[in-house]
Amino acid sequence: MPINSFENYPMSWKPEKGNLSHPLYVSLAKLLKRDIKNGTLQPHTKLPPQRELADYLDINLSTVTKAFKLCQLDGYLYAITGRGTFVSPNAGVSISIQDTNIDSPFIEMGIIKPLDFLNHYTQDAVKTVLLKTPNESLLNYSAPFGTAFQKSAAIKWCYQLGLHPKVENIFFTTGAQNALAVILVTLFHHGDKIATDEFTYSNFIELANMLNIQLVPIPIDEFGMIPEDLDLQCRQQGIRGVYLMPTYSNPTGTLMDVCRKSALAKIIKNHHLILIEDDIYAFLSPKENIPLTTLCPQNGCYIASFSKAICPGLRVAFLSVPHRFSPQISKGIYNINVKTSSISVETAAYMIHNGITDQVIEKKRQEATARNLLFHQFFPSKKPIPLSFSRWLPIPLPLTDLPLERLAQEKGLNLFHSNRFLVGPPHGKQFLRISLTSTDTKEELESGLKRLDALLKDNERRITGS
Amino acid sequence: MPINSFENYPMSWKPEKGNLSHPLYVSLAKLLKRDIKNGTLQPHTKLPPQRELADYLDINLSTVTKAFKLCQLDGYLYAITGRGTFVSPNAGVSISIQDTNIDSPFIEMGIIKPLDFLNHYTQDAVKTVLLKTPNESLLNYSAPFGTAFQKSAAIKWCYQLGLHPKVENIFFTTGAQNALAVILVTLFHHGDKIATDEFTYSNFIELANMLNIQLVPIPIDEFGMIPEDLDLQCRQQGIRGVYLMPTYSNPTGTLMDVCRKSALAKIIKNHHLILIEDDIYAFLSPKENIPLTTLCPQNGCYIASFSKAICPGLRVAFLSVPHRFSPQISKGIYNINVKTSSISVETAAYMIHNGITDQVIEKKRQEATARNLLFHQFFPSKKPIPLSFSRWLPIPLPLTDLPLERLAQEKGLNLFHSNRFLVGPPHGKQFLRISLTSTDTKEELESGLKRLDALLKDNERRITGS
DNA sequence: CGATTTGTACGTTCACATTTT
DNA sequence: AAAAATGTGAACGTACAAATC
Repeated sequence: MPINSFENYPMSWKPEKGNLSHPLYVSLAKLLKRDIKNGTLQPHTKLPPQRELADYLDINLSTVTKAFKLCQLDGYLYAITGRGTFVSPNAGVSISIQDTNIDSPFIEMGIIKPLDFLNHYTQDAVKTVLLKTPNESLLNYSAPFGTAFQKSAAIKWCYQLGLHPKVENIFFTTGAQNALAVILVTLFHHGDKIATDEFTYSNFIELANMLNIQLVPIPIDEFGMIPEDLDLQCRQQGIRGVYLMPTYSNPTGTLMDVCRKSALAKIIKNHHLILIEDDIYAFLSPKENIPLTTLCPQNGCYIASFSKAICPGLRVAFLSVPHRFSPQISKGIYNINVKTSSISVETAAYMIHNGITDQVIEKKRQEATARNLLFHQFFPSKKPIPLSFSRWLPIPLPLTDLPLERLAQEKGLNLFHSNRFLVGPPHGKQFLRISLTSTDTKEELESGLKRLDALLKDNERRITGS
Repeated sequence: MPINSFENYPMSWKPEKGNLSHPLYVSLAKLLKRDIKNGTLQPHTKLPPQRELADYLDINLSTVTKAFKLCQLDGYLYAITGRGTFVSPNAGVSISIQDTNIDSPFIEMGIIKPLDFLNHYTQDAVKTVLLKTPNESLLNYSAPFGTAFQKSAAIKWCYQLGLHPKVENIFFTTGAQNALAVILVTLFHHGDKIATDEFTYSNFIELANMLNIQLVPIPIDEFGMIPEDLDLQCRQQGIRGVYLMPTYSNPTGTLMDVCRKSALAKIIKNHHLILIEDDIYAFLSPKENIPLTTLCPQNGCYIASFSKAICPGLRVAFLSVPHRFSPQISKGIYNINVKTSSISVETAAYMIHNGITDQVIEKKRQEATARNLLFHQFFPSKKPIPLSFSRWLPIPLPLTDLPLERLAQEKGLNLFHSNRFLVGPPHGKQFLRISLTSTDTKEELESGLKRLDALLKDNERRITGS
């Protein structure tokens, strides 16, 4: 029996003891998840201390710890020793960002589409490949890990991005997201911890939650993840890996410089972390790209993809891993995909070897430049104008997350609030992620930016005026 | 300190106490895995009882239990209460079966290739689809879960196999293996138990090991999994799912009758199991196919694939799940694949709607019939001649697993011993899995069967003669 | 700076079920 | 049919470390 009565204490969560069943820790976790899912417990709510809850429910502390752990691995909670346990932002909500509406009535500045008007280059290439390739060799189980021709193309692609992989360490996957899934399933286990930027790619958050891998948010500055904070968390928690997008990080659009990369590489090496370098925007790198992986080649898993650079529909990405991981990765790819469609891989290889990719990339860089200049006209900043496919726009506080997204939709705009990308504790500042490359034309983008500007100015007036 | 000295007791495994480090259970598990991987502990070796090992190492019983559990979830051990803990067959060995050699010097009767000489139908279809489809609609992020045209094709395909799914419950994956990965990742967790035939698809074993899902072997008879044994294991262990291939099960070639299906469906419903029905050979079903899923529609996840029926290189499978799983599955597919290549899905849809698939299937059935008749000439049996792509040939005991595979290779034959497919305790009988559909011609198959017959007769003479 | 609050996770105890003897 | 052997897993006790006060 509990010694004290807790009825007078304000506890943010008071589960009915009668609702518990055996096993206790599973049952408690279920109650907690239910109350988070149905909104009884809002994001960032502080839960009662584990000891208090244990006392209240008349069960052991460890039982509560176990229940909390279950919820944490599903992405419902985050906890900080000494401070407490809190409900995760986005807990129980689907935050993965996918293109479902075929005919959206909105100007699309939410989902990042990669300038799809250039996809006809790829369509032509597929046709060519099908006509020139002798017979059925594209359609059987052969060469599940790629032919010599295909692998040399992948290597050429990587070379252009500054990476020099060996043939035996390079793999094909059905896109970058698929590569992430392969890496997490193959090289990580249930309960492992991976460090990420405090704002990170929401599909990665969902994937990690699904696989019960715990994300540890690390503060960022204008160059991305702060090395000292990563080091600190590595010392404190048993972190096994780190997920980074050094080139135009999604969602913040941050571009890492070499100095930052070196500092991070050092810590990655020191703590023997597995680096997951998602470099899908490397082709937009303003100068020579220096992959973080080249600075810690024993640790880095490097992902390069066709989806943003050339065309998303082909579903081809390249994955280069440290040699010691190659056998596991190849097994992992086989277990998850068997193989990537040879039609797709062969087309990608053909386009690389024939310089078609260079043409497409050049056009995409030009278009990205123009669209960023357009953005600059509406939202000027002192920083150099980037080539990023999306921008990260600071917004005044009173407008908050989903209400703001809804307000924008009323004005015919689709865009995403920074809370969708948040991993840990609430952030002092708010942002909007604005995709610049999803509309078919610059004119449509301009119209969208105009509306956005009006919306924000309108709001500012309301704040300061009243 | 241990009370007794164990130096005189014969213990099958004596880890050095000095090699242990903290945490103990992790360290112990590592030692055990190492000794299994390096062959010190052979498959089916009985380990010392947990209590004995705990006593010997002077640690707590539960610490040993935890260490053993870790190894078990990685597929290194299997345990039977009251009897003991044993090293798994195939522990630490790669048993996944993949086509790596482009130019194999052997007559292929190991890997099951699905009569690739018919792939040109698909190649033509891809060309047609690319030429007739207006522009870039096949190459962007749109319709990640398929268009109406594609979904109606999938539904038509399922109808022909006896399943009547609703539009909102049907999904596309990049092949059946990918569908299995999606199901396991999405609907199961670390530590869950899934019942399988005692001989089962080796790629499924590896996938489960990779995801730390425990397989529970259930005895089989000539109609497949024995319902009473499934029921028993469900009562004893907390089994969450069951994996079945009712039509020409891989590797045993077993064909389930309706009676067996009903009996299994009843148990699946009783114990609220998630059924994973892998029906990739449904198109070979001798009569009307009655999917097990139709007998327990609230439990069954049904996988139909293009790979065996039409063409493996397209990488398209169809997955139909109970309505309550649809949201999770759609999220899971997005997290793992984003989408299946529209070129592939659209081609599959085109082939289905235009009746091309019917032609291909008819030809495959004819060829399968002919090849099974050929097999019958060499290895006659009293049972009706099946349409199976592979056969399960009992062999006398003295020849064992890998040595026999190697012996066959010396005679120019590639084939697989039943031990590759074994989940739990050793089986009284041995078999060879003989693929009938991997050679390009019947003549080559005949030559292979001739050599196989000679090899086995030769061996029999050696046994009885000496 | 020291005491307190709070989360973490390892190792332990124990009740239980099944199989074997 | 009873006793012993054996695996299972929930709940518990405890030491520890970080954050806060």
